[in-house]
Amino acid sequence: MSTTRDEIIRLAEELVLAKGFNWLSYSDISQKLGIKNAAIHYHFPTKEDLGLAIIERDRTMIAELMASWEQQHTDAIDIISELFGVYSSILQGCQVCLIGSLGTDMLTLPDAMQAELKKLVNLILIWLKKQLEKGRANGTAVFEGSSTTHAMVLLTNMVAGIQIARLHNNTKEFHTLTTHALNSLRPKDATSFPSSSTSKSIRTKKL
Amino acid sequence: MSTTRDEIIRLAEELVLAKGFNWLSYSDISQKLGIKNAAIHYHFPTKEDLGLAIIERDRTMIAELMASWEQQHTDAIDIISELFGVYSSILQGCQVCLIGSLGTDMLTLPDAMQAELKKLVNLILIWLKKQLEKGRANGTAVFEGSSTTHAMVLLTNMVAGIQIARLHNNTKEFHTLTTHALNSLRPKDATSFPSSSTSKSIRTKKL
DNA sequence: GTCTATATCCGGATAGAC
DNA sequence: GTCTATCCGGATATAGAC
Repeated sequence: MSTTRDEIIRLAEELVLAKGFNWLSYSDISQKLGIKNAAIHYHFPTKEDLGLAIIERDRTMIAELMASWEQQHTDAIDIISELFGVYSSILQGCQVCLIGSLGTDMLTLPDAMQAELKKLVNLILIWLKKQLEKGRANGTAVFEGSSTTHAMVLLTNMVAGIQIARLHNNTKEFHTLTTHALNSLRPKDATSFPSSSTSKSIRTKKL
Repeated sequence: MSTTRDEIIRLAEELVLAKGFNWLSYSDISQKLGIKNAAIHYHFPTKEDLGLAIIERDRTMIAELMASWEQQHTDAIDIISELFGVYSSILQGCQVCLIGSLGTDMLTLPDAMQAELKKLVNLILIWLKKQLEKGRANGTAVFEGSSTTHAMVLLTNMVAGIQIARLHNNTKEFHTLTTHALNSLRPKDATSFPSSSTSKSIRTKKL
């Protein structure tokens, strides 16, 4: 019901991805929403409550997206490319991802937030691992080593890639990195490199 | 001369790597150093001055290390492994690297600090690129694509790998990741995988 | 559910004595 | 070069009226 609550979470997340959780202030939110500080405290008594809501919302949204991608694609590279697209759109908003943002501030976060963050990381890692294994099974992905390790490789490419590309104010740098990561996964057939779904168009959907 | 100044920078960096620049306070430093708040302001009038000193010190130290590594090794994998070792020791102190720490808070930093941070990133990227190209030339490293892109791959592995491994409180996870990255670079001779310098011992030197 | 008002605390920073 | 004392702003959070 109360769309105010949702608006608060949405805006708060935006600010966290841009400037970090410890920089986020109740005043930032209330001013942009045209409400007062105390109104936020009604919905989220403490900042920890707000932080938890942000992570949980993020996890719910990404889980839904992942499920839909699995229905739309069979090629592992196409599926993983969708996740890269989400990161790409975050970068275009001059933000970094929630994992990176909260990850560096981790030791300053309440225990409950740390636990939620771990859940988010594991959701993505396990999903990536699953896609890699499916791809290896159906011949749409080729990689050395364990799927667990390669999932970490892909995740670190995204998490830090977005941080460094934002620093350089260079979205192309991120695109080159992710394209390389996907090409490395691509089976080397006779129909060589510039294959079907190499450079996907940039997504506009926000994570 | 004044060792106080150096102590301040050292401790401040320690706190930044652990908890982020915006969390760092003059009180944190002064208490642990047994001095007063105003004493720090004498050496570093503003927090920006202190932040700049931290980044510059980091850049100087890493540049010195890089130069010495190049003298000690000819094998590209051995050289890059040294850098991984530095990151490994940071992780063991339950910290993340300066690039990741300041990278996520970038938009909250003064312009001068952003510029210094970019210099640090480029120092490492260019150095990695150089080692990769030397390795490709002398046959000690094999990789697909451009050296620029692969340097980014290695850097993102380090920067985000340390963040995620700290979150999981699992240094082995980082070690697995970096070992995989080095193995991917290794030329596939007849003398197959478990070759000479695969898993280097963990370094104790702090970055 | 949102407001006004206020409490409390802590941040960075400065002035001037020593 | 370090101290004491102080200023000012902004942060989270609470109480109670509407």
